[in-house]
Amino acid sequence: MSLSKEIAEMIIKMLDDGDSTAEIRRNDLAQRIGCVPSQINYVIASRFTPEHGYIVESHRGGGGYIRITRANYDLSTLKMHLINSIGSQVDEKTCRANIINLFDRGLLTDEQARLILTATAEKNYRDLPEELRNSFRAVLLKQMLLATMN
Amino acid sequence: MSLSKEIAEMIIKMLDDGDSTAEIRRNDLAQRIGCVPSQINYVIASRFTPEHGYIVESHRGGGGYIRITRANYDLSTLKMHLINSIGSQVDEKTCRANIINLFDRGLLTDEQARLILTATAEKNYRDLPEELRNSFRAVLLKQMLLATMN
DNA sequence: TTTTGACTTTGACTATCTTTGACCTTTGAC
DNA sequence: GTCAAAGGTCAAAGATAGTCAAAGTCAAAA
Repeated sequence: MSLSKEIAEMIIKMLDDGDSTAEIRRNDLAQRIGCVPSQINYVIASRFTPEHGYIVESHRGGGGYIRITRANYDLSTLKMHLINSIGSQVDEKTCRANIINLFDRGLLTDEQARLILTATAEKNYRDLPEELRNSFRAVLLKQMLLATMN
Repeated sequence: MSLSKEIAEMIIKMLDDGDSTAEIRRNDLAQRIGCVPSQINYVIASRFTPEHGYIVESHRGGGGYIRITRANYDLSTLKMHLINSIGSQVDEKTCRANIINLFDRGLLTDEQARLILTATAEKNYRDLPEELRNSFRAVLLKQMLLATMN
């Protein structure tokens, strides 16, 4: 089995054991497994992305760590599904429709919906080059929806 | 756990116990914890800043002390003030500090803070030209904070 | 069989946070 | 005024994690 898969499985096991959260020390883990530390980054970047339903936080310096959390989406498969279906580009109209849809189904609170609408509103994007707007909107929409998953 | 975190937790505990105020003697605390005295300064400088909602006073000489107080301002005034003080450019660090500040003071819910943090996170801005990031972040931050005022 | 492209592995270099210690400044006691 | 007792500053060293690009692997396509 490839190194990366091994590492990924280790992390998943930790997530299953610990309460949907795994906190690792990058150098330790690398040493235990016998790989360079940056390999851990690679695994996280390729398999524990927000698109895959994970939230990753980290801290450098003494006492540093990498914390991986599984977004809890048993109750909101639909939401997760929607997040996954967001392409790399979203125009404002589609974006609005999705947000309102989620809100109507009770998957977003009033508060959340309002903030996401604000963050993706075309009028706030005036200073951005046109060709970047829809892709940037897609990034934000995804990330913000993920941020509502815990 | 790192030294710094330990110290920070100690201080927070003192704040919770004592009436939102902790008065410490730098050398004593350092000795109790087993670190150099200046470590205390470091912790205060990095975690108990005004941005985090704390006021720090100190006094040298015999009977010296460091007093840390959790600030308690008028709430929505503070929020409005903060919104107004956002310039046309905000770097990620300052932005984060402000959001966390507002959250710590109960002016943003957990949910709101998380969404705004997400929408202004540098890592989501990778596709934007550098020179636009801070100004765009300022636009979003302001608009989103305003969206929480109703 | 050869080529191509996606995925992996590595390691040099970078960024950030923490810890430490030498030296500085302020203040109260005498 | 002098001096000991605080606390303050700063820069170097230490401890982590992040980034990126080059090289390797392997299987599918041509």
